[in-house]
Amino acid sequence: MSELPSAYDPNEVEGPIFASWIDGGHFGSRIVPGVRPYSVVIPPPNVTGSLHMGHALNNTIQDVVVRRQRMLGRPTRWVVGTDHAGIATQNKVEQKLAAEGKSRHDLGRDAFIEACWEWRHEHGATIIGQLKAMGCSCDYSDEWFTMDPTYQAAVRKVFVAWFDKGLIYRGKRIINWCPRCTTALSDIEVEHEDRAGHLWHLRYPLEVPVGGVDHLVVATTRPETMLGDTCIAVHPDDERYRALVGSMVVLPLVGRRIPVVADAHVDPSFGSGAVKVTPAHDPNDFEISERHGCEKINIMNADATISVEGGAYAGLDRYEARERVVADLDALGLLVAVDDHAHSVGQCYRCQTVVEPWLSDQWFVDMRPLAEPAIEAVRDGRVTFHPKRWENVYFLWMENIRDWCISRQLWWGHRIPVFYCDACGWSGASEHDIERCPKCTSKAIRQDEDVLDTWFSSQLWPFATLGWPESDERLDYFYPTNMLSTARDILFLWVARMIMSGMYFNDGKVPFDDVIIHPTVFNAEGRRMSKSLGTGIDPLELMEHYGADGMRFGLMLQVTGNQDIRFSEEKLISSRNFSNKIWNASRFVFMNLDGYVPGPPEPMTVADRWILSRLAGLAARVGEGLDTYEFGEVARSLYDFFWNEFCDWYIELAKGRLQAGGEQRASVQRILVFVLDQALRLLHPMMPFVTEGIWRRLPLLEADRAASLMVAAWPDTAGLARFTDPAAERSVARLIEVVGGIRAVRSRYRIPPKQGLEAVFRTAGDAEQTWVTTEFGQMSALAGVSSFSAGTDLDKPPHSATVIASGLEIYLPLEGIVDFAAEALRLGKEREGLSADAAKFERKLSNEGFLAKASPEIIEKDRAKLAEISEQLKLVEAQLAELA
RNA sequence: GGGCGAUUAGCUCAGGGUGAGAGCACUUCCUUGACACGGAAGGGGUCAGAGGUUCAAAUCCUCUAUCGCCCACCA
Repeated sequence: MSELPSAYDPNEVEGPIFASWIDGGHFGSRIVPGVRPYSVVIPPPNVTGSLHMGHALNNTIQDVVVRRQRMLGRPTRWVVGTDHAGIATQNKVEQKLAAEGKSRHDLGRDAFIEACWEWRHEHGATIIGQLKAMGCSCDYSDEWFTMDPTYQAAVRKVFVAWFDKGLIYRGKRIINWCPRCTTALSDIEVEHEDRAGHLWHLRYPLEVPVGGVDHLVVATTRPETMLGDTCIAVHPDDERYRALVGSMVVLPLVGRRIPVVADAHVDPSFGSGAVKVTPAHDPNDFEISERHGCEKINIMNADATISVEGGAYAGLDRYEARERVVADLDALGLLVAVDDHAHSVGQCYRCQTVVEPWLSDQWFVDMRPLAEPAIEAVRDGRVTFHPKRWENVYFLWMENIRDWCISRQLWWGHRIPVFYCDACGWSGASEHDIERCPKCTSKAIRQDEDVLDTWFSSQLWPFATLGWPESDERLDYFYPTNMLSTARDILFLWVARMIMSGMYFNDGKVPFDDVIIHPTVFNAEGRRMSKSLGTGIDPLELMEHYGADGMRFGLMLQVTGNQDIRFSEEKLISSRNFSNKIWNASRFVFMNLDGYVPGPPEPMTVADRWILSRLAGLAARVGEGLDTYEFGEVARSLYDFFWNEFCDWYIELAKGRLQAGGEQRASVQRILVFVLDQALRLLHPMMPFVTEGIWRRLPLLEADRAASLMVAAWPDTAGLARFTDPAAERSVARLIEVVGGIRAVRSRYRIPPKQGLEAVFRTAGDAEQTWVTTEFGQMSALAGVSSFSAGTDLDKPPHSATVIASGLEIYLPLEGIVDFAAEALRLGKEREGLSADAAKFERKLSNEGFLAKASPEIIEKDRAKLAEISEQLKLVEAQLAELA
């Protein structure tokens, strides 16, 4: 029946099984009218990316949920695809060009975009192939890319809709500028990090002294920005400066006359209480300048060199300029002091370059009107986060949401669909390209140069991948999706925005019901996994060593409500071993199926009733755990049941009955096949390959068969509940304890496995006596007991070991098995040695001189040693007593 | 400044009011016809600290310490 090798080899098994799934068409999504579907969209990985541990975890979670729903009989749709990843992809392609000594400007916009598409075609399939290696059951026949033509249409539709509603506007504002990527970033694309820096105190002379005061001192962390100062602000209630408000300061190095203004934003207790205001390079200063009508002078170029507005410093890099400005002020005697000062520095989330707050013309989305219904949807439970505590994080951000800067000064991406007529000055947004001005019919029409933030298109993923804005039956059937699983770092960047846009464009229907925020995978040292730091672990390598199932299950074991995972490869080792255990337990069943006739399970023994009852409990726990996304608990339940109950006890018990033949054999075969079948179904979502590889060979009743385990029926929890049998569970728990106690005696006396033992049970009454003779009889072989007797009046035979288990007293006569003379002699000598040692330490520890003068560590060490010796002594004495 | 998470065996972590658990590591024994990626038996923990609630606290509450993460217009 079976020529299965004795070790499970994932590399041998996985490929053909995956191919068979594809060939069987089991991944495809079908619309089955009247049947409730289950749909999930994958968080689209960057097209430049390759699989990392975060993907491995996230996609295992999704696959577990999707496979289980598929087995429940629901039409499933797991959307797969990649994100065009504007900045990341543009950077990659620019790097490639740089290696050839070229820049994107050498190519020009069209050729550069062409090069990006080439990159996408060359590398875009990498990560999809890796998902396949993991066994992910996505619908690969319907792969999406966030720059597909239909997707582009969706993006334009959204832009124009919001533009027409006035929700998208253009404005000159302070934004975060990455001088290396030379683009604007949104607030949440900036990573803040505290850095050691300085606070420079600068003296600014007054044009005309006021009441004997001829200068002000201001403090700054970025002295080079003083070139763009256009006023000085003090708090209106600050007595020290009240008289100076309205007077003029002459800006050093520049010579500009700038006013002193009073503004409540200023904290009088910080620094000198007077603030230099640089409206074009600081958001707060911008606000102050707006309130007081001060000039806004941009002193920086796009590459963070000083602009012509910086006069003598023009052309210098921002850090060179800082040094020069400080040195020049110092030379003029205007540098009052320099303090050490740690402050937060913003960095580009794509290239880690320090960003500049920079005044420029950008496109924004007015988020407040969009946020309100999205807050309400979470508040009233239409969208539920798991774990729930993330909802507070969501609320906090959403309730304080700020306008979203969506324009990027890049070439790769969705070009902003706004057109300008140079002839008549008309401008407007359009879903389709415009050749002629709709107002003056001039052909002097040009499109906005900027592209949209990648996340602007990503936010449409749940419905754009269903064919929106075209009316599409898929949209009606599969939207809203059921679950979204993702890492916490894109909660704002992506999840919140999907809820907002999903509701806006789908009649208020939320894009998904449940949001799983899974733990972040850190390395063993607790540090972020990063390819560039060399602290990453490659999932593909893990799969080579442990199999896809080993990696998947190992990850699932580590998913708890915790927010971090310190990745533990040991869990993968146990999971790989678990695959092997499943494989071999199945081999055992196959090897014992000669003459098997399929049939429903009919329990004959307490062990049968026990394993079926345990199976019923397992199915209930697994179902419930998957419903509440408690993957770690589900994995542990599966592991414990299969290994510690089914393999360690049921299979061991089955061996004798398989040997016995006849009705016993037929019965146990059916239970074995039934339990294995059901267990494989429960295990399949987490370990799809090994379970599928075995399941197909199981000789099942016609009604239980399916083309593949992945489309076989999920165990019927309610139906299995009929096997629930607390009495059998209690009985077997007691048997396990009794057998364990007897085994412990065997182990203690080194009784060889083949040496049978006699067991004498002293029982408290008839019920117990019956239990021993009927139930223990079935298990006696597991304890190596060859004969046993039970009675209320049986005495302890001489030279017996005693086992006390579950209220039973069991004597094991060891006469003729253990050489008592020799054993007693050995133990006697051991006792003498131990006693002498103990006495020595006791003397030492009662010597007051020693206690007073020896170091505490030594005393502690000796005490511990004494305790250890006393313990050993007790054990030896107990053994001597047993032998007496 | 605000919020969240963590602190349990040598290591990595579950658990979450009434018997302190797993995997790995360690010790001893076992190549027995499923599996040495295995089996059996063991050793090992004041559950971060201090208070409180309770018949009962590792578990609930308060505070403290340490570590980590997120948010915030920290000139």
